Amino acid sequence: MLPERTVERLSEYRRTLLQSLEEGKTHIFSHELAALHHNTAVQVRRDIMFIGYTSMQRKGYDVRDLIDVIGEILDSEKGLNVAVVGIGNLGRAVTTYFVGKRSKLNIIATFDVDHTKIERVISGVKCYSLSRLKEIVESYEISVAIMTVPATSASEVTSQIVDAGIKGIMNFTTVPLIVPDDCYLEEYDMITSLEKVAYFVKSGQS
Amino acid sequence: MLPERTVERLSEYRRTLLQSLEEGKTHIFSHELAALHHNTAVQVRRDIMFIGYTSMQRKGYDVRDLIDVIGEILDSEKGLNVAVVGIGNLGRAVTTYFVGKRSKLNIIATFDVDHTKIERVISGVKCYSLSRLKEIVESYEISVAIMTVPATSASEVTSQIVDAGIKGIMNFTTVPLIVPDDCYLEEYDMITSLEKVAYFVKSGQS
DNA sequence: AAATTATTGTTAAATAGATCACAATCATGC
DNA sequence: GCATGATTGTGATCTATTTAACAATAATTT
Ligand SMILES: NC(=O)c1ccc[n+]([C@@H]2O[C@H](COP(=O)([O-])OP(=O)(O)OC[C@H]3O[C@@H](n4cnc5c(N)ncnc54)[C@H](O)[C@@H]3O)[C@@H](O)[C@H]2O)c1
Ligand SMILES: NC(=O)c1ccc[n+]([C@@H]2O[C@H](COP(=O)([O-])OP(=O)(O)OC[C@H]3O[C@@H](n4cnc5c(N)ncnc54)[C@H](O)[C@@H]3O)[C@@H](O)[C@H]2O)c1
Repeated sequence: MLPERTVERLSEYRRTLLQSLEEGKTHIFSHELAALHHNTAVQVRRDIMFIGYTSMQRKGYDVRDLIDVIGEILDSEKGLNVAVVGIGNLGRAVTTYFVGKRSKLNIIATFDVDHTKIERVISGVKCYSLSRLKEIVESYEISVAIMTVPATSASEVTSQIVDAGIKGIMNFTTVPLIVPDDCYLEEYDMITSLEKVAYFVKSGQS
Repeated sequence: MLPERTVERLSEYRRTLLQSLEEGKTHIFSHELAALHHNTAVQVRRDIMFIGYTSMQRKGYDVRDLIDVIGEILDSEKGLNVAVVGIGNLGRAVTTYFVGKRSKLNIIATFDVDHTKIERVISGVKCYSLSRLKEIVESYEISVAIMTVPATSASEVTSQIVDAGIKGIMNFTTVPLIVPDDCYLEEYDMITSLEKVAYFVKSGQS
């Protein structure tokens, strides 16, 4: 079980490493990764220590190997199936964005209540009626949901999602959701993040 | 100077408090706020202690007062001026979303390089040519930028933003940005957050 | 091939953040 | 108006996370 912050940073490192690989870099030093991520070389080495990877001494980390090792930690073998619930403006933008990436996170269904959307393919993914949630979640073994329904229906839809067996939720709505302990919830609120930026700008701290 | 996590939570509390106010609630207990935010009553009290607010004992916190006190901490007097750089799909969605909220964060300009957008009003906000960045940032006293340009131009645009005098950046692109120490940077990456959810779902931890 | 240098991996120390424990407070019921 | 019980505010403690320090290592220079 890795520290939450380490998990976040590993994901960020991988993103950078993939880019480095494209640029033809085969090795990278801890201080290089650190500089690209606003943290320190020690922090990078510590994070990498957690996942038990050891580098070529004095040549830095092998980029390709490190990507693989991070993958073994973060990704599930078969990948992880994800559903988008509420395929409006934000839902579509997010879906398009994810479908464009080749990753182990597969958005394989979207759900809505709007009859003009149901049974259509939107942003490359099929949209189902919310009433079929449980059925589809079970048959496709979906374990994570992205919540992009209007605030007014967020709480109600959440209960249905939890009932359907979803084990992780990324919540884009402004409503704090209530979920049982065995469901991991990530509140993903732009306003909170922007207000944090505002606060630290105001206080003159980096 | 408040702990980073406390700043985040205060923003979240305020969101909830505003909703409670609408529902006609005048007072709220620490354990009620905690239940809505997946944390503990002690944590809530500690956070509120940081900002020096004291409640009506035994009646809970006065919702309206607490909103105001959080506002004094998080908001600047005159509010804070924000620019959106790159007004494509995501930029428009985000701008529409923020403009809808009444808050002290004012999106007062957007920037793009696409001539079909420049000098138009998009999502309720005027779009300027990127070449006028410095001029507009200075005259409107903009201090925070939301980065929603394509990954390919992110680094280059960032230097321009920093030169223009921006002191805080919220980065939606997949490229880790490099900024000087006196500029606060928030990497706001959906993939990182979703991978974190995936990891904790996989490890079976809430 | 010995000395120098840059870099890692890891133990130990420091800092930041969360929780415990409990005295102080005060609305409410008696 | 006194006892009761719920709730707060906070010092002390505990846990998580970051940073410092440095020996070990191996490429590079001499
Ligand atoms: N637009 C943004 O940039 C942005 C940013 C942050 C958060 N948000 C939040 O994300 C949510 C969605 O925003 P949006 O701009 O996409 O709104 P939207 O109205 O465009 O989309 C909402 C979608 O949800 C569907 N829907 C409604 N009730 C439903 C239900 N019970 N079950 C399933 N689907 C249902 C609607 O048919 C619609 O397709 C909102 O809560 C909003 O506050 C939006
Ligand atoms: N769509 C999403 O849900 C999503 C999610 C996460 C991150 N992102 C990231 O956000 C960024 C934007 O995504 P999008 O879907 O809105 O793309 P988009 O192509 O729709 O929008 C990009 C906009 O930036 C403008 N632009 C290009 N070069 C510019 C420059 N040098 N200066 C100013 N403006 C410039 C373009 O004219 C366009 O209007 C991308 O980096 C993407 O990876 C998108």
